Amino acid sequence: PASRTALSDEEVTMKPQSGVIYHMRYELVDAPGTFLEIATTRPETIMGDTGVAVHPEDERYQHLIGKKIWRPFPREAIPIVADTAVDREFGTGVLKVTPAHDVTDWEIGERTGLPAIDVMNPDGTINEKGGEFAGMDRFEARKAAAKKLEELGLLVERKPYENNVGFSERANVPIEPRLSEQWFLKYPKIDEAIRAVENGHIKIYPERWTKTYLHWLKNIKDWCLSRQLWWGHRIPVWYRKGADRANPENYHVSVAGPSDPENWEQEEDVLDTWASSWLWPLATLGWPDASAMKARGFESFFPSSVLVTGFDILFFWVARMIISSLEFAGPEKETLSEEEIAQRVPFRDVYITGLIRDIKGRKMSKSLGNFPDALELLDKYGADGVRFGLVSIAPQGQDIRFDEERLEPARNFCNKLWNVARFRQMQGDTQDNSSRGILLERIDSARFDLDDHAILGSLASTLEAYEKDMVRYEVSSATSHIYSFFWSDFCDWYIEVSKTKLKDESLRANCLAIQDFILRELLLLLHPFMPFITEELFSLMGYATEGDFAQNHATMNPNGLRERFSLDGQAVSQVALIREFVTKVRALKAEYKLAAKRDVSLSFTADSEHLGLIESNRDKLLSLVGAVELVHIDSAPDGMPGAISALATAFIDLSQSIDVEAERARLSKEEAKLQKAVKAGRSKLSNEKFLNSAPPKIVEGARAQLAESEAKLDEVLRLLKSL
RNA sequence: GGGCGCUUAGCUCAGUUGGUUAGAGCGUCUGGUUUACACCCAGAAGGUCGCAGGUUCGACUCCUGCAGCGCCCACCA
Repeated sequence: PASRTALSDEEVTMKPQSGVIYHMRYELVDAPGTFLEIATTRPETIMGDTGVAVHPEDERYQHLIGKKIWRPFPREAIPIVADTAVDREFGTGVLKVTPAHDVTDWEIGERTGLPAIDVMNPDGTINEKGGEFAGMDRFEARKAAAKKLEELGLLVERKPYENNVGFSERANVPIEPRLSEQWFLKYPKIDEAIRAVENGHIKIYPERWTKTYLHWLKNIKDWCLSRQLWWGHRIPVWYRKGADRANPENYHVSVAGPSDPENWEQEEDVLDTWASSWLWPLATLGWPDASAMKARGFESFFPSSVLVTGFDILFFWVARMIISSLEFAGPEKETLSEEEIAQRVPFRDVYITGLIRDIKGRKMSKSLGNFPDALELLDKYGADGVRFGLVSIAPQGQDIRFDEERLEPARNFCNKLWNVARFRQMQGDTQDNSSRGILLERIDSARFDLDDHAILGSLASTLEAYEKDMVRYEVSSATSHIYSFFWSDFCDWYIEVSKTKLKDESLRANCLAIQDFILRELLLLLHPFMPFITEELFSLMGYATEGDFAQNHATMNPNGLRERFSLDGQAVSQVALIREFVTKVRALKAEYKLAAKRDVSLSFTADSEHLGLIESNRDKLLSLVGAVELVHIDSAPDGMPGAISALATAFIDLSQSIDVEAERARLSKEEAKLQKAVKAGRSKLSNEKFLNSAPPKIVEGARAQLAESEAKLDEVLRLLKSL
């Protein structure tokens, strides 16, 4: 009653309401003094009751079917009918039937021939049919009617009761079912809309929404299009002046209108707003005007590749756009072939995003005020920080609880990006960065060391992972690949090892060229997520020539990259060995409170295979670990604390005496871990079935794993013994 | 009533066809004026992957049941 308009099923939200259920009794006409008990939540509609219904197979009441019963006010004999819609378990199993004010009751009335008496005005007050209650609001009348029942001695009891009441989504008031004349649309192309998704002409991401979509379509009812609002597209229906509107011969339906408009009057009601929106894919491309369609590129842009939206409008909008396009994006046809469906769908993919909720998991809403101030967020985290942050915390299709603190890593990322560019600029030696081709020319792969191979190799893998994620709309996964490549591989490792290489004139230019190249690819990868900073840096770093922008460029093909420099496929794992070695040595230093000392002396044992790897990276290792010497020795010294890694065992020459107990504790902990790994590995590898059934790659991996664990365990045991 | 999702480290969450030692950020603890960055660096601690079964050589991952939380659909008045 608040909006005084009709609406569609989709606009109804069911809400649990605590109210009262009234048990009352109606007297049988044939048997005065005998009553039938009836439960209702809506006594104010008693005046509109035109019958009482029971289940046809309900033994309690079967003998009463066809008899009459007294409606208390206005007092009138009404029939007892049978209908399977009645739930025998509910209440007393007897239902009062008010066809004018309840959908189920209307249907029962239709089936059993009960008339409808509308007892309400459009504003929800009781009308003159409601007798003594006329003029009262429906809720006021409810109490008054209950009181009246009580006075008549017909009220058995009042019970507190919670039931689901349909609310208008827009006006947020209980909907009043009412008889009225409205225009409905019998949806066309429902079968085609089902096939479009079932047969993959349209793919929905995440896939589970497919089920929801299909369920809706398979249970679809006619669409109530009329709205009694002043805002909207007027319904394109004309009635012959002065003629009977109920007679279809007196209608004219068309967009253009009748040729003799003076004899017609147009419908006053307007269309449901979604009946305009459902034409969006077509109307935006000039439809239905052929020349406008041509001008707007209908041929090229229809269907579009992806529609990104929220699940809350999957029915309202998405499904209906599909239906309208199947109907209108081509010549009029009763049914469509698979090929025609493929041509007429409005988009190929539908990406359903999650909802951003507040920290307590509630939907953000104006009434709750539980949403952040966007301008404040931009101020605190930057436009790029907010964008990159939101994208990175939103896994595919999953709702997210928004906590503004979750944007911090993204803001820090932006800062880091800015700083690494600054580091590069502080190196000077600015050379020609103006195109990828020129950059590639500056890089001489003959001078590559292990780290150069590794960083370019992991750039190639990152490019691959990014591509793979993006085509599947795994956008946040794509950002996390960039994040870890940039932060962990590039900044924490490559830039750090660069600091040693940059001192070497024979390596310096090449190293800088590689940095320039990687930074350029990174900016391109990041550009969709952080357009401002990347565009700025693209220009500052000299990647853009006058009038050119990052957005005009694509990243390099990963295989092209590998081939161009004949990248060493082993480099990434070898650098991983070196990184483990460095971490273990640093940890050992920290253990002995030497973390800040940069002049320790190290010795190490290693097998011949790994010896070369250490020797050729000696300078970098010294710098990364904070040592002045790194001497290879043949056998482990006694009583010296050692850092065990797959690459080597390193020993710190301590001038101080070591804490034997602490060292024993540390090594024992390590030992326990390794014992467990060794035990697991051995039992797995001695299992025939595992060896026979597992893929060779897995078995191979398990062997290597075990070998490494065993080697480390030997080291640990030896060190323990030597203490 | 039907359907869907979630339950993994103190917190917020990743974990892509079952496979090597389950990850990240934040938080915590220790240390830090090294050629950018303290919005930083180095190191560490922290998990019976909700519970109970099952399938399998192997389960966070697959199946069944249960529990808790959330959502969607539905004509119990």
